[in-house]
Amino acid sequence: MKEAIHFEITHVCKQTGARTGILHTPHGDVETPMFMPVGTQATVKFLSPEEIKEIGAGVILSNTYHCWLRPGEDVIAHAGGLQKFMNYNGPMLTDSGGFQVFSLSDQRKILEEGVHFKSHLDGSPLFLSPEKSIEIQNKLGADIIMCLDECAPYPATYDYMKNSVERTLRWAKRCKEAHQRPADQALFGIVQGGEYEDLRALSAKTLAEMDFPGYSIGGTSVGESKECMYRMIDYSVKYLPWEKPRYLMGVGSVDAILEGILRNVDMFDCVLPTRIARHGTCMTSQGRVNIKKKEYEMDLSPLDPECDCYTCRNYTKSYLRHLHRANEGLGSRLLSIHNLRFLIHIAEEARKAIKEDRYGDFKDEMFKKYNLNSIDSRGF
RNA sequence: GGAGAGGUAGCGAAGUGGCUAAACGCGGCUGACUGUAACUCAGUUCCCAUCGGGUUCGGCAGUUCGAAUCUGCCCCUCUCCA
Repeated sequence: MKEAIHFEITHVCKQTGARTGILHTPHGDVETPMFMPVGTQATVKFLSPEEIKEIGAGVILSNTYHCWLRPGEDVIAHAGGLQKFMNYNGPMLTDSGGFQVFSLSDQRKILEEGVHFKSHLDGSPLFLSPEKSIEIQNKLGADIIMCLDECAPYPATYDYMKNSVERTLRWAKRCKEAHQRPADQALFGIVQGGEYEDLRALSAKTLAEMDFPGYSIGGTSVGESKECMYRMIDYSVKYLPWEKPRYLMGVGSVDAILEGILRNVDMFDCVLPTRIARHGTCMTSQGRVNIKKKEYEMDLSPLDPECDCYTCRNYTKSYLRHLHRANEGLGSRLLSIHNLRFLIHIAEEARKAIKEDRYGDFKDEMFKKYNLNSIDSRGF
């Protein structure tokens, strides 16, 4: 049967075993490892599709739960799918609503059949089952879609996690069976299991046997230490088929991305760069810069002298500070462009280093440059 | 010159006898943010200090057990009329 996507591994770093690849999708080819901007409700907040393209983004995300509530999947289907609806002519991925099981945990109840939510918009009762999530995602039409999972909290007891993982595996099976458009949309399984190695192994092995076109690693970045996150990745990747793409969900700090790439993760997404941009924090070659600070009032230099983004080519810190303080949308937009470009550029540099068989050196240089280490969790 | 209003922390502005080192907003400083209920949230912002202490509400002098709050005088600002 024709698969929606095809993953081609193009190089394996002789120094570290890290890999580069090309993900062929119905909306174009993208190189991996890559960082994917998040556009929850069919928009990467404040950015136009042209701007998203210009920063070098390959895939962008959207979200099942949010698009379901507003504008509604039928509205998007009527427009011809997410890409046409939002005028983004590139690959897209939709999350299943599994993260909302975590983030909206105080207004939902998990049952075997699915998840009952109380709408965060108007309080109305909602029911999201694996089948419903897939049905919505079929209508949204992204190139890659996700199984409905429970992104479990951290810490969680072994018994809680075992119960959760087993249910998520049953849901994965139901998602696969419900999927109507496998030739157009690749359905990824999501490895869960928290910090427990045997549960991660159970999850990864079971999903691998089900033969998905790609695999996500979920349940990370939920409050655990970096060291714990890296173990979760190790426990998961170990049991996944080498030739399929791996996607570490919700991870977007520089150190974690670099560690993930070392562990053969191919795809990353995170709201961090866009959220902190809106809050005035910038990821730069000089470390984090808080544009609110008075010391930038008269600073006519670019945000990051090493950056090639639209913002850094055209605007001063003084102006960016003004925009942010004045609560002008252009400030959020320019800082979001920069932060996304920063992470996408890191991924580009990582790919280059892998192809030149020096990823280990590259990672060490980056950790040194940003004063990071593999154990501690502050991160960047 | 006459009539009126007012002077509170970096700024604006509450408070009008004890619960007030003084609400609130802005500004300042810290910090957080990871498959987005987040252009958000938390802390801090007179001085010194670990408890705690020391100076404040235009100035000076009073009343009172106690004053930013009441009284007198003085200084300054604004509005209107000459």
